[in-house]
Amino acid sequence: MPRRARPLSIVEVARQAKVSPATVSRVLGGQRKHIAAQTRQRVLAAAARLDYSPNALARSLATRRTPILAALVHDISDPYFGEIASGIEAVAGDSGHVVMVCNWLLEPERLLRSLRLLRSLRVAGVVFCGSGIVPEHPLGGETRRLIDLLRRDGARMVALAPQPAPMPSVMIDNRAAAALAVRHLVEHGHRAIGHLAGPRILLTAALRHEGYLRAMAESGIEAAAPWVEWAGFGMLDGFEGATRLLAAAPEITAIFAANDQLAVGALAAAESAGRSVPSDLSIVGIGNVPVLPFLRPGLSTVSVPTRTLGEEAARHLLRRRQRPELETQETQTLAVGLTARQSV
Amino acid sequence: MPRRARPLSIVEVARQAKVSPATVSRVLGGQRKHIAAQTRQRVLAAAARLDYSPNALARSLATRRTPILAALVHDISDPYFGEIASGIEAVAGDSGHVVMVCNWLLEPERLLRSLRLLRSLRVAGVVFCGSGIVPEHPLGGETRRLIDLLRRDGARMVALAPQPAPMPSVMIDNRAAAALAVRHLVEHGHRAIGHLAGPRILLTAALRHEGYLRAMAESGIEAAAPWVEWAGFGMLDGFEGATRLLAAAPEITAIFAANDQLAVGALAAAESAGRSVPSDLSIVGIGNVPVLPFLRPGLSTVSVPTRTLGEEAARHLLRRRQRPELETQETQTLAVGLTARQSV
DNA sequence: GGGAGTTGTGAAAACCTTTGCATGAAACCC
DNA sequence: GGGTTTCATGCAAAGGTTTTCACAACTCCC
Repeated sequence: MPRRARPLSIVEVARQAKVSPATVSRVLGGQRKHIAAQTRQRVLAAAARLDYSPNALARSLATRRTPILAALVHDISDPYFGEIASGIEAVAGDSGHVVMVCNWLLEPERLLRSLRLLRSLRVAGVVFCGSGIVPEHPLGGETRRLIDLLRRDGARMVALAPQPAPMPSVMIDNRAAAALAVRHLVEHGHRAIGHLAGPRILLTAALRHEGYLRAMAESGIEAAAPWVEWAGFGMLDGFEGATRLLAAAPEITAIFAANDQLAVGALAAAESAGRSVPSDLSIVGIGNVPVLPFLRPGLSTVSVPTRTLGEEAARHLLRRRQRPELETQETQTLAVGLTARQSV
Repeated sequence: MPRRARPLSIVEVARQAKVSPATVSRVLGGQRKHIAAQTRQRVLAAAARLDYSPNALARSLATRRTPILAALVHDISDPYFGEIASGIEAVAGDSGHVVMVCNWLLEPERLLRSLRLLRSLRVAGVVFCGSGIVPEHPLGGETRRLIDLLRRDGARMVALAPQPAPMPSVMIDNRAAAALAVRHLVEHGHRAIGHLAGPRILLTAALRHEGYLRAMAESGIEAAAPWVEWAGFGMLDGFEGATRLLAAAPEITAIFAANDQLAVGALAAAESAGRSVPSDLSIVGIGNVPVLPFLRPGLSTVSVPTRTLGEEAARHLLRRRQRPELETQETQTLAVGLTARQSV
């Protein structure tokens, strides 16, 4: 079994600087310890001369803290998660942390695999970016168990979407977001409003569906069964789902899509079905991913502060890292707003 | 300084299974060693009972190999990189590796910071997903130096786009891709073809610009200076750049955008400028990001096998991990093709 | 039935840092 | 000028694995 080349260690630097390894560690560790200015110089010079790079693994082993944060996402190629990851990365990077992205593609086995790996790596914290699976899923129990183990081992965690296990969160109110979208459509005179729902396996999808039902009821509209079409969360899912929906319930005059990808797909489907947006059909999504304003017509949506979500999550993790006594079950709810464009 | 909770170690498992830690390591390490079936059972049972999770840090320290791959990207919220990252993740995950995503946002300082961190983490390999900065940049030298150090320390690396330092690569031919786009426009009767170029700091942008110039020359067209507009790589850059381009050179009948984001922005800009696509203006980009077919009109583009690029990169890294004698400067070139939709 | 392999296990050394304790020197106080 | 802080540094013990070496117990072969 081949070994990697061997970078030099702290003792080499110590030898060159004519001090003990402990001293080198103190200088490089940056802690304001009592170090003679001249010694510090010698150490710094030796380290620079040798291009020494401290071994983060050994350091983590000794200190029991890693500079690693993890972001669990449904699909990193989805710009919604891209924005979130970007936000996390930005604040994590500024404080010397690195972020690991784990894609689980809505396959719970992959999620479990990632969780096990993260545990074994003793990551400092993990951000659950997308919502977890519904508790009824056969693997729901194992997921919960792993999350608990992770916590027991000292990993901080924060959720940006509903999870099957309790944990601190920075979140939007999914039901309210859905209701906001529906009310916007109602205000524009729509009654027959279809819902292109997300994957059944996800909690978010269920909540948004609930929000839709509730808002419809509150507006005194009885949502017919064929008005709801369950799909995935991708653009193609949106295209196909909307096509089915428009065929099954041609009477609908508006579609509330559970996320923006679905809405983008629906927009294309509407055109293909010969219904022009917004005159023949209105569409509204959730998320406000960057592409929406560049579409024609521009897609209206419930805007989610994705970037802020990511930044806050990272800040949350780092804050508690320094002061674990903050270990409360705090829940931060971020406001959403309706961004109206031409599609409604 | 607070410490994280203490997960149990291998010696606890050893005690419970009444064997030595070495034996536990042998059982869990999975290497086909001579282990009595009954001993293996005892160890496995104890590990399961205690929910033992081996410490990957300690393991990496001892073996001098980490299960970590890194992906350096311009911007993870750009779906082009999202796809690549997704491909890397898929094959890395299947072989027990985890991938770290580092966003450098075209700020070389961030790139350097990430490289230093990766070195210190002794990552097994790094994928340079986006192109590097042009060598003339003031930080170009330091970048090269860090890449060399990384290699000296045993990290494998592979580039998916041109880099200032030599390394194995899995790449498309950027000049050829650009030429393909231009020729496609020429074949459709265009002569006055504008170029919406990428960020000046990037090698890819320079190569694609070169490809544009060469293809124009080969088609016997003299590209006027105002036909080229330098921008960033985002959709908004595309919108603004195309707006400027159309104002400065209203005679152009087609735009070759250096990437799809620019093309998407250009599409919106064309509409805003009252030029309908494709009748008044043709547009073609590079990349084939997932959203293109859902736009109206669908955007034509030079399709890049992003997903495959990511997968191949990861495979490349893992292959060389097992057999370092393959340490050749191999260069793999992937074919691109033109995907015609309605925009040209 | 004695040597040669094979198999199963443990002790101990490495991997590279950090950090608590100890020590010695210098500075300070009355 | 002796006692008390403060400063600067070294020693050695973690931290949790893997792996080499050694050893003992079998099996096998003629």
